Amino acid sequence: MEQPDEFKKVSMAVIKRLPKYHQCLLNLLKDNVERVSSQKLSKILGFTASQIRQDLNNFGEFGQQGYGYNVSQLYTEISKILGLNTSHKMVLVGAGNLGQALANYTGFSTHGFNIVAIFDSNPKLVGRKIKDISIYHVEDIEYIINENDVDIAILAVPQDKAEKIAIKISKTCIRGIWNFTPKEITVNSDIVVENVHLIDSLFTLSYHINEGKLQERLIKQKRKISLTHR
Amino acid sequence: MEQPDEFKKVSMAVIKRLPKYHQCLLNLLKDNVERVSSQKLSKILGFTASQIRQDLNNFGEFGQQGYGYNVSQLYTEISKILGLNTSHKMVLVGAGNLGQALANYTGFSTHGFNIVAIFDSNPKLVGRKIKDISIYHVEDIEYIINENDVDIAILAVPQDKAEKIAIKISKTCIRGIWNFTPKEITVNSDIVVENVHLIDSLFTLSYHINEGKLQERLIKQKRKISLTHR
DNA sequence: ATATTTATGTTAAAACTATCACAAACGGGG
DNA sequence: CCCCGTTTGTGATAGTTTTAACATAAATAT
Repeated sequence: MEQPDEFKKVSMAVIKRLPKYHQCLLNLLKDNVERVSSQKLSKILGFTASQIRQDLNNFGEFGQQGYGYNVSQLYTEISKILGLNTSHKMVLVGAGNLGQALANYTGFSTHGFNIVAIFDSNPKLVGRKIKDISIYHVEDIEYIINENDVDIAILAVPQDKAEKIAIKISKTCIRGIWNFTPKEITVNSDIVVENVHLIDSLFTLSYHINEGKLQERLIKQKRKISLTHR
Repeated sequence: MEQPDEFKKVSMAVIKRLPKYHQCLLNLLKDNVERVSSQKLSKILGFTASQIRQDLNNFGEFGQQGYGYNVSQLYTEISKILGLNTSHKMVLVGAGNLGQALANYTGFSTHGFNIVAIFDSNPKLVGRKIKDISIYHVEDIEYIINENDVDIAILAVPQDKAEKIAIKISKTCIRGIWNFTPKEITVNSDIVVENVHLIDSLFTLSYHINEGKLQERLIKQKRKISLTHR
């Protein structure tokens, strides 16, 4: 069960913070800041300085006592950790509303994530282009992914088609699926799935809005005498 | 520091799982399943049965020994907890690509979240409609929000405009902001902010894809002798 | 009726995360 | 060259979340 120290798994909590460090360091870099302490990062990010030091130490000793961290160096390191030093080829599956919005969004390509092909089952869309990227029919997806050595598939299809396409994709060289469908995707292979469940996010917001009213209800609830069913 | 038991705060981890319970129970309801045990839910959701029982117990005693949970009743309870028993009025700020995609998406309205107005600063868009919802100029936003008793503002504007609009909005009757801009939003009042940071999500995916290669790098890194700066 | 099975709510333990605290190391000024 | 202030990396500590275990109670079978 015990793993050698060097392979100690980095916790999910840490991983989720990495993009924040990346973003923050990029901003500092743009402002020509040369060095930064965990203290300063703490102020900007709202995490404790201690946590920042521990987070970074999961990946190496990037800092220096009495000096702090070199912004440029740390930025480079975190970029490497996140796999941002190499560019990534993506395909977009589903050219509906959401799909089109994602295709039109340029923010990803500035970080080296480029959509190289779009797929849809609607014959009216096939053959068209969005931002110079051709839309192909889904039946060609396996071939095109393998041929172009694509990394990531963005899933923006209707819910009921998600499973079928995920299975198709899992037989290609794809490494990760960025899933925008509400469906929970399970692929047997070692493909990574990252979910963007908008409804969950909206419901969480709704919960917090509702929280005040809830408190009153809770008290009553807890005092309630359990009733027999039927 | 100690709070009375009844007001014990529900942890974020639990809250994030509530939408999953909601979704799952809706599916069971559709399949006319009358009762369900934590065991069965565990199979479907992939959480442990123990966790499910503990999660639900944060809000009340909804189950019955030897019987389990009544699907319909539990669904209703969780809906109430999430604030889904009443409908919510939303405004969409920003009718760009992402904004249009969100406006066209019908999934929210089936859960009682309705967009009642759209705002943009582009005069070419103002006056048009998306799915029968009018696009107004942003300068009218405060008036329209208050007049219509709007709950939630969806922020889908360019990054640099996010802060300004957030401040505007915070002076209205709005209760929550659903933030799709990469910017971290801070409003002083008791408005709830829920972030959808797509780039973070993509980077997390990239991290996991990159994880294998990283392991090798890590070992070297840890053995590296620290060098002096400059 | 009664026994057996099912399955909850809850307490206790384990696992995981975040924070604290400090020795060790470096930079910079005299 | 040495001292002093700074700031890291890390081991100890505190806090949170998850999992396990079980007493208790209802449902079902006999």
